[in-house]
Amino acid sequence: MKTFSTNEIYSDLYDQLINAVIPAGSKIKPVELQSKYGCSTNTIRDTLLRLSKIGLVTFQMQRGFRARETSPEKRSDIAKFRVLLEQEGAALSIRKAGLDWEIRLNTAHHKLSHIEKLMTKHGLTDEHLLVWSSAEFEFHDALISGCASDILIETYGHIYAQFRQQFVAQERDFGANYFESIIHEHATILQAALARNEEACKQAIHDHMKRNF
Amino acid sequence: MKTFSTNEIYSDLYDQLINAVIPAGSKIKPVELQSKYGCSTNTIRDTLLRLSKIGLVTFQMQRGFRARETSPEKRSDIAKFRVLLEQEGAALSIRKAGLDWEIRLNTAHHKLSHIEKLMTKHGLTDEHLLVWSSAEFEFHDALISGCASDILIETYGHIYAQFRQQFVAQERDFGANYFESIIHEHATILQAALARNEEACKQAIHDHMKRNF
DNA sequence: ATACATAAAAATGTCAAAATTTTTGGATGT
DNA sequence: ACATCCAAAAATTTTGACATTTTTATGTAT
Repeated sequence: MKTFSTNEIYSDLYDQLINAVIPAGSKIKPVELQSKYGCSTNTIRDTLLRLSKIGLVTFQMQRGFRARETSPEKRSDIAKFRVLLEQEGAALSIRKAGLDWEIRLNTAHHKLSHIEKLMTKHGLTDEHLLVWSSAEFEFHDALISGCASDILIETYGHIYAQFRQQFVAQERDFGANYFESIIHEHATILQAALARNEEACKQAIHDHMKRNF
Repeated sequence: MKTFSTNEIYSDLYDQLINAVIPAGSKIKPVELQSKYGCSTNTIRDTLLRLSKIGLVTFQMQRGFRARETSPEKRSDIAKFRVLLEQEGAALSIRKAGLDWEIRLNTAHHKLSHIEKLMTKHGLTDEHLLVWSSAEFEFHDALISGCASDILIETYGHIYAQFRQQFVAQERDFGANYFESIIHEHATILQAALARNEEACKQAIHDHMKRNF
C-alpha cells in the first residue's frame, strides 16, 4: 500500500475538499482516513487543524472536523468578499506595480487561455478541470500580486479556496456557453489591468463574479 | 500547581501574544510551555496550530512555531487592510442594518467611553489597558456587526488581533494626548454611523487608523 | 407514541515515548 | 579567518495506548 508523507496527506485532502470529493458540510473522521493514508489518527488531526486555517475545514472542540458547510447564502457572501479583496488588490497593483507584474500577469493569462481553448475544443474532462482550476487561481493571484500587501495576498488565497469549495459543491453542470463567457471575462480583466485602468478593472472583476452573488 | 484546561491554555497564549508578553518574532517551544501548563507537548502543539489560524502564530513544517514577526511595514500593511475591511463592514451596516445594530453599537461605545474616561482620570494601569483593549474590539466589532457577511466579520476578527499584536510590539509609550485623540475618533465614528453617513464614517475610520500607516 | 433516563458504542482528546529532523558546536582542512 | 564536515544535543513529528466526551441505541415510564 502506498504510504503518504504528511505533506501529501495535506494536499490530497486539500484537493478533495476543493473538488467536493469530500462533500461540503460532511463530517471528517480521523479514524476513517487513518487506513487510507497509513498513519495515526493524530497525524490526520494535525493536518485537519492546518486545513482549518484556510477555512476549508471547520473545527469545534469536542466535536471534531467538518468540511465547511455550503449554502447559496454562504457562496454569495464569499463571492462578494472575494470581489472586495480582488478589486483592492488589482487597484493597488495597477497603481504601484511595475513591468514584472505586467509580465507575470500576461504569462498567467497566457497559460489560462491556452487551457481554456483546449477545453472548448475537446470538452470537459475531470483532468482538464483540475489543470484549469489551478491556472485560474494563478491568474487571479497574479492580478493582485503587485499590490505589495502580504496580508491581502494571504487572505485572498484562503478566500479563493473557500469560494471554489462553495462553487464546486453547488454548480454541477457548466452550461455550454459558461466557459465562453469566462474566457471573455478573463480577457477583459487582463486588458483593463494592462491599460492601468483602475475603474474598468474593478468593474470587470465585479462582472466576472456577479453570477455568484 | 494550577492545572489548565485546553481552552484556558488557548486564551492564556492568546493574551500573551496580543500583549507582547510573548514577543513578536520569538520562537515558541512546546517543551518550554509544557511545565507551565502541566500538559503534554502535543496539547501545546495542538493549541498553537489553532492559534495559527488567527495569524498570531506562524507555523512551518519541521520548524515549529513563532509569534508572528513584527516590523513597521507589516504593521502598516495590516493597518491598511484593517481599514479596508472595517470601511466595507461599516458601510454595509449603515446601508442594511436596523435598530438593533444601532443599539449594539451605542452600547459598545458607551462601555468603551466609560473605560476611556476612567483611564484619563486615573492614568494607565496594565489592568485598565486589558479591559480597554477588549472594549475597543467590541466597539469596532459592533460597528461592522450589521454587515450581514459572516466571512467579513470572521476575517476582521483575525486582522484586528494581528493588528493589536503589531501595535503593542512597537508602541511602548502612549503619549499624553494619545487617548484624548482616540476618544474623539471613536466618537466621530459612532456619530457618522448613527447618522447613516457612509462617506463620513469611512473617512472617520481612515483617520482613526492613519497614524499606523 | 413521546419523552426521558441509561448503557453501549463510537469518536475525540490527551499523554508519554519513540522516530525523525533540525540545530548547535567543535574539529578539520583550506 | 573562513568554510566544510561530523557528531551530539535539542526540537519537532509521529505513534499507539489510554482517558474523556459525545453520539447512538435501548429500555422504561408517562
